[in-house]
Amino acid sequence: MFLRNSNERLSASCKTCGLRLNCLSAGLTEPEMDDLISIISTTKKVHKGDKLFYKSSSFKNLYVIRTGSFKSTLTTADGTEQVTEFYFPGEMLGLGGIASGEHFCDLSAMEDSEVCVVPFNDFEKLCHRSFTLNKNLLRYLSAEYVRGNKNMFSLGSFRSEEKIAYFLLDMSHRFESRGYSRTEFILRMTRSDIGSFLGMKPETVSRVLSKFSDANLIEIRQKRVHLIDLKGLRNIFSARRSALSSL
Amino acid sequence: MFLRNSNERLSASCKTCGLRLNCLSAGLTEPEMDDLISIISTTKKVHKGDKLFYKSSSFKNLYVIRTGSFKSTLTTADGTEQVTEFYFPGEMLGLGGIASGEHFCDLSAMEDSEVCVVPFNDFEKLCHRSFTLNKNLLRYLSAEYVRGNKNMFSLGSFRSEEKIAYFLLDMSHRFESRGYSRTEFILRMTRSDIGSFLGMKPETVSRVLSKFSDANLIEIRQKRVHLIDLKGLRNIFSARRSALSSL
DNA sequence: CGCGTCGTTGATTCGTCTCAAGAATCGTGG
DNA sequence: CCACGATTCTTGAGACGAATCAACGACGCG
Repeated sequence: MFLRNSNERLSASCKTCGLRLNCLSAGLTEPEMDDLISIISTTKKVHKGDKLFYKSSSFKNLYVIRTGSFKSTLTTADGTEQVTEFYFPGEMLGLGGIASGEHFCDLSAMEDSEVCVVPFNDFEKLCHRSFTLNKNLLRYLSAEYVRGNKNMFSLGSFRSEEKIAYFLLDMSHRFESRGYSRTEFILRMTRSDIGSFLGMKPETVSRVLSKFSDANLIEIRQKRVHLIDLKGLRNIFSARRSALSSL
Repeated sequence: MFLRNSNERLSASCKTCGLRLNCLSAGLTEPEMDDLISIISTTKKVHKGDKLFYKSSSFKNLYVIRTGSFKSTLTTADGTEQVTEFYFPGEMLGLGGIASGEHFCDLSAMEDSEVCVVPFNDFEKLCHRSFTLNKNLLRYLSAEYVRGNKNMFSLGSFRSEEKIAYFLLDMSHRFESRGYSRTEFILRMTRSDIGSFLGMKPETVSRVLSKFSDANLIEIRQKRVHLIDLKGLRNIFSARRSALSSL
């Protein structure tokens, strides 16, 4: 429940970090890049299950994941949580806080993780000086907004088999775009988390995964997934789904 | 299916327009405000049922609704559409296009409507000059992102009565914040649209509304709604829901 | 005024949740 | 390193909620 603040210098590691911070740094001049690196001076380690920030806590920093993975959740009074998104290395956390100055969700680590801390005040000033950086931030936020809308489609229009197929293919896509295998990966989140994210119960998640396994679409041992038949998974979205081609 | 482009000058109307463009103009100096007005030189009328823009069409402008109302939809190959959001006067349209340079959804008018056209290139340059304007845009986009996440909660965690109660209270809130009655308003969208947005079938929407009417929570005649018992509607979210206090 | 879309209501089916028990795995401390 | 308890995962049987199919009524537009 407590965060360790390691003041390790990032040295020049940002330049070689290879993370999708690329999204933000794309097209920056050398001096702009140096400015950006100069404000990202600390990292934070977050242990599995601990939270990077809480709903209603004040928004001061954005974060970029260096290692590990996170989930964002909205929690009700009785402790029921709804997962609204999963996050992986290179992705930014905390963007929802810009709106009101406080975080609107909890952000928990699904494994021992480390993030780069980006003080938002400094970052915003930098954006004002760098047209490119500003553009990159806007684009990133807009892309997150679009991603949310596509999730809404899944939640509102898919039945459970479609949801799971969609989810697996989305994960596959995200791992691939990050340089990992698109057919073999580890689902860090629990069945409950997957279910919560997709709007179904963990038992149903389990049943659908078993069914896919029986149908030789996937192999699954606990959190370790092997997608055997990508085409078959895509077919789960019957022809009519094909418009959501982005997966 | 065709858009009329009226080159009416907006004159000084922006200043007195009273719309939630306030969100964007809040805190601007006089000269900044004048600059903003100067780039918003045209309006567009969109007839009921027509589209302001299409998925995959190129993103060139943002729009602000002057009058009327819109829905954004993602459409599948077979013509099934999922409504992802409803929009009312003062709200901005097209923000999802910033990410990729093309629109990711269709935007249809639910009644005869009129929007202000904001050329994004000009707007972006203006943002670069005005720290305040830039901040306002970022905040607005972030707020839209948060709104989307809350909708995901509704889609994923609520049962149909809760969804409808949530929806009615959200509409109430939005009308009120715009200076209209929070207890009596007209739902411009069809039952199908409501259902699509909430992830349920139109028949179910109708049934739930009838049930609420029988329970004296609301009065409803077609699209005309009268919320009689706001507290009762809130109670539909059983105690455990109370964390989503924002409604 | 008539036609088409939209809305309501009913009967039935189907999918997912619920409740429950057992198995597998993880984490922890001895 | 093993043993233990606590989670997590899987699987089953039954209940419940929402979808489906169908018919009719009410508006709204031309």
